Amino acid sequence: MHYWLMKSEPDAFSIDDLARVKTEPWSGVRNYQARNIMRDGMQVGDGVLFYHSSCAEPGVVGIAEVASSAYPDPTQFERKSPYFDATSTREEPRWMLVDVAFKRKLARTITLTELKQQSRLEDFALLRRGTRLSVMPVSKAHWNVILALE
DNA sequence: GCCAACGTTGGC
DNA sequence: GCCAACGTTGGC
Repeated sequence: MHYWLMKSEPDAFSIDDLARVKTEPWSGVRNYQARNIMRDGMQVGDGVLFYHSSCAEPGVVGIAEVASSAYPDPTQFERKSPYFDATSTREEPRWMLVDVAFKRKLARTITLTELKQQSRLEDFALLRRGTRLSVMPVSKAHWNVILALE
């Protein structure tokens, strides 16, 4: 069992959206490191911190879980999609995704500001300068520290 | 293989 | 909207 954090802009797809649809294919990731994490790291049942970014109150807003192993992101083949990638083929798909399933919404948002105040989260990737990955690993210790704030 | 230019992310 | 940081692209 491993733990992860996945960012989403709430204007595009929020924790409430995930609660409504229950399971969502995490399409649109076009960063090799993030792809590798989904493809090689994630396993069904892993825990996911759902994080709202680029919004009024950035922070962890809910818990989800990995609901599939990695498979090709269909949007890379859709000509009209903003995620279309003409250099990818069905024989050798470049971009992968996993399904993410809703578990629960937190009682309140654990804000980025709060996370920064935790000395025990000093080496958490989210808080390190220049880390812009939309998908990143979370250690069990960090997972526990973060959720204890709720 | 270098590196400048450009695009994207994401907090503020 | 600004800007720092980083990734990608493409000319050479």
